[in-house]
Amino acid sequence: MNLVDQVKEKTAAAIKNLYSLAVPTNDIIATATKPEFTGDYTIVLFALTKRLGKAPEALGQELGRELTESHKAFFTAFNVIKGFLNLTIADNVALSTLNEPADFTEVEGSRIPQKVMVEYSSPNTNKPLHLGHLRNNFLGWSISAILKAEGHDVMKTCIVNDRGVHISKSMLAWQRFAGGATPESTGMKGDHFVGDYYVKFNDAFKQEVNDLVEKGMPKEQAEKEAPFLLQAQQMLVDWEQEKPEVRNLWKTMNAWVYAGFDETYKRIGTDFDKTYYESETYLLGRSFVAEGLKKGVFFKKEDGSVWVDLTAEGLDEKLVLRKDGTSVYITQDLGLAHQKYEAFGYDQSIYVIADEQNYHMKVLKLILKKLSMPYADGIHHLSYGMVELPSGRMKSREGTVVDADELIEEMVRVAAQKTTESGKVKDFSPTELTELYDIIALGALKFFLLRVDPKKKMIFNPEESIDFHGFTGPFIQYTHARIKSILRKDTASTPDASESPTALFRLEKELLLLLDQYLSVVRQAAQDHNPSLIAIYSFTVAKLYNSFYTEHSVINAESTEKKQLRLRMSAHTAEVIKNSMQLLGIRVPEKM
RNA sequence: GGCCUCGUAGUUCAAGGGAUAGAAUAGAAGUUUCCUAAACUUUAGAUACAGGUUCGAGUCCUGUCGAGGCUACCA
Repeated sequence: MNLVDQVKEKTAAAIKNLYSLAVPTNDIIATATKPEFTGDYTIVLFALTKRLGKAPEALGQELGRELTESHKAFFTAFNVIKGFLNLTIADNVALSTLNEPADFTEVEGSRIPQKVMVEYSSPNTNKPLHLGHLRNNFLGWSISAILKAEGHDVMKTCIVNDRGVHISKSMLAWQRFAGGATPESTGMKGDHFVGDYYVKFNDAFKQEVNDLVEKGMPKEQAEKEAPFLLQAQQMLVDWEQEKPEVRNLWKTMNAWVYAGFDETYKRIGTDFDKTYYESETYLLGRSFVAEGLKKGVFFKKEDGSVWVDLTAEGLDEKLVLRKDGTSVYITQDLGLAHQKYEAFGYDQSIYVIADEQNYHMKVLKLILKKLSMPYADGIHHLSYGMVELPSGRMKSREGTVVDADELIEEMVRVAAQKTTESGKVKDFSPTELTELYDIIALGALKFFLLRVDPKKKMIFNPEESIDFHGFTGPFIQYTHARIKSILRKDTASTPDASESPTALFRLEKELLLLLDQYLSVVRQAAQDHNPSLIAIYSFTVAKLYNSFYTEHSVINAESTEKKQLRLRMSAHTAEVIKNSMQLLGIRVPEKM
């Protein structure tokens, strides 16, 4: 058990001894003491004063005395300032936390393991992945890693949007403009190749609309009746009727896209245990409509369309089946949720989807609840904010979308340039260099996108993201590499945690107490599905280490004991950095 | 119009109702005989506005102003 929890528990026990009142451990507010006050942990007393009918000052004194007397080996001192009781932890207690390296796979007291399904990425097969997908992928992958570290049984899934009129558009444009060209013949990456034809469709479509408008047709009508669009709609009908030539083209072009996606996923380190295809699931959910009608949750209008009334929940009426009997988005999702449950029997199903779909996800969960589905409560929407550029929101129509592959290439280029400038990699082989640049570039990108609270929208500044100073991935990677270098050079005196030094430095203890809180931070991150906590925390650890190192190396020379201490600190910090970066999907190099 | 987010240093982000609102970056001034200077130290700078709730509010409630999203028989 980590120190904060021990402090809380001891405080609860002390209150029981003194006042015969049982206070739940969770109701005790204990935080790290602010640096400007003496002590390590602080109990906030105001919350307790009402229950106990005592003044804060008196309560603090009594509680402090009781704690220091009954746990002499644990607490060495206390002081009360206003309504705050500051407690000092014994040095050797703090030191003992150093002897237990942070191992996230063995989190003591973690909750009961659950089966958790995480759905993320959700690409369309008519366009390559962009910056928004990157935030989605990193979040989905990272929370999966955190949940796994917590001991849960996690299944990573992806739903590919592989059908619909937008797919037909790129197919049609390929037929008209490609002249038989393929990714192989042009040497292009498949997803970019197909994406280009989607753009070509829109260009041609716009041209047609313009022509029609010039001939005197109103713009609105022209946008509905442009021949190219009508052809695309017809192609979707043909696809649904499974016409062989359409299906074959569809298969071929999707295969090109998948090859491209696979390359990108591999590059960014994202993977899935199971992939669902919308072409295989879009007919699901119709059985829900029948069941909903039977249960009286849905109702049918005169035209034959089926609806669910959510006005009592403060929402609108929502369509679940069109009058022509075909299903809509929400119906498909109902079916998919059910299919996932039948396949995996999840306790929780997490959907990593942008916050523009908050309403949709709310409706989905609500309908499943109304239908009394046992898995409805386990559905959780990890809603993340959109990634915007300094110039505003990315818009594909205006060509301001940041392409994922291009961005990664640019990051690699800058990483290479900065690393070369530093002149520290002269003994690296070309293969090692390529790998190093990849590690740095992706580390920078992942850290930049994960360090922000997921639910908030964020601004992606290309220049700032490739800055290797400050609150960035490369800073942490560099710290790790430096530590490793220090440890390599000092193999003679292997760090030995059992040899306690007689004196602890202020900064060392600070770092130790910080490390102690690590497991609870990870636990909280898992609970909140929030990797940003880990990013922030690992930066703090690296920063404190650097500061510690700079200060104490100066006074180090005369004492082998201090050297021993420093080495142990280094080894432990490196371990913590490595572990936390793993949870974010960021690799740390031994040298850089 | 209705519903939902969000407004914190010049900028990008923090702060489970708790102490004097933290970092990073940009600005100013410093630090290499011991450590990989991609580092470290010092310094200046912010809760949109107006009320309310209480021992205590950036955080909760109400209103105003501002930004974004949703409100498709598209997915």
